[in-house]
Amino acid sequence: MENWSAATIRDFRQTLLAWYDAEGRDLPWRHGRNPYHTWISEVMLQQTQVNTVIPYYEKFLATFPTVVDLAAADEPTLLKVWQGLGYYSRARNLQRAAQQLMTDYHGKWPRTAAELEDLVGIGPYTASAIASIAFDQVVPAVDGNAFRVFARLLMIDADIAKPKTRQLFTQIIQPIVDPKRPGAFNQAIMDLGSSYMTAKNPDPEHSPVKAFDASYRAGRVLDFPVKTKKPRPKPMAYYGLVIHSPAGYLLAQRGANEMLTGYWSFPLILKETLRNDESTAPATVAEDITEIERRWVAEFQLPLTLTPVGGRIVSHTYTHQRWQVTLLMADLPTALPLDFFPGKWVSAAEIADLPLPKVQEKMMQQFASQRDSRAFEKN
DNA sequence: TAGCCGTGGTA
DNA sequence: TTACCAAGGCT
Repeated sequence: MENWSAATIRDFRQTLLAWYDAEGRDLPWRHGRNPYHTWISEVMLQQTQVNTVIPYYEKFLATFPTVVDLAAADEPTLLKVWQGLGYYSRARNLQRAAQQLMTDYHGKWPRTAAELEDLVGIGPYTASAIASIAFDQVVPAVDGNAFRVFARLLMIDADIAKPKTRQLFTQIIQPIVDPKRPGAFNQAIMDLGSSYMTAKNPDPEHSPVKAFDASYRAGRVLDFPVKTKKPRPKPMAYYGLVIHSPAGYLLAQRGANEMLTGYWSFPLILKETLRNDESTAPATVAEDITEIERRWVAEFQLPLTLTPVGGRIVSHTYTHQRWQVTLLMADLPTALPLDFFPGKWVSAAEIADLPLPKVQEKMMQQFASQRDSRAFEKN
């Protein structure tokens, strides 16, 4: 790999920041220097693209203008504001950290990356980003952009998928960060990583730091960064139960020990939990329906007559799981009391007021297209 | 350490 | 459709 001299480092800083001052993006969280604003934006931007974040950022700050408001937020409002942004533990952690700030720090922000890391949801990257942008601490913010940009500039061949590699990059970048403008430096690297030095279709030929790009000189831009790939999502077969009564549809809230915690969906049943013997022939849908009906009477005192909805199976892919949901429906003449079932009846018009994950929206769309295209309309 | 945790965009 | 990527953190 390359090793820059002090003169090259000075040159690089000057070139990078001149470009950033002229061409850097005008983003909502770059107005002013409010650590709360920086924090919210950085957490939203974790594994999420800028264009996706912008509307969520605006709505979040309008709903929770200060740390005090966030600390006191009610959970349904919080989850609803975050709906669709994904990685929902981020929202819960934001509130916990806001409460930490109020109780443990008396509402006063810690100003160093090391201290910021004590707040839940703030890891090494986010801590460094906040410390450099809001408090001028001279530390590199090592995110995917920094990995990619410096792996190419210096031809660093360490595997960025390995957690340990972060230390190496931090040590290499630390002396390059501009001590006068650390926040601008880190954000300039991110702008570089999302323009000329992208993962897929980079344009190193026209990059403002082309002269510093060793991988470009070597004609090996796409060889960096080195990153081992992750395993494919595991297929998971579910039944989704669309149970209707005069009181509305039956919705269940996701529990604390499962993904999508706190969000609402039609009851989901993992197909493989219906039979304890998988050595014999695979069950038919009719057999599974019989078993589900039997269990719902035994466990919830809810007599059902389920029928397949028809149409396509609802498919939804997460980072590590691929769900295939077969919809089954039941229409009950009366709204049975839910004394044993952890959920509630919700009228069609009010479902949209609940925090819903994407897979629930897909299930509603599929059901409506097969049964009643106006089923879940608001009015 | 490696697996878990969402969604939207792109080739 | 599939695969991979995008300003990571937690356990």
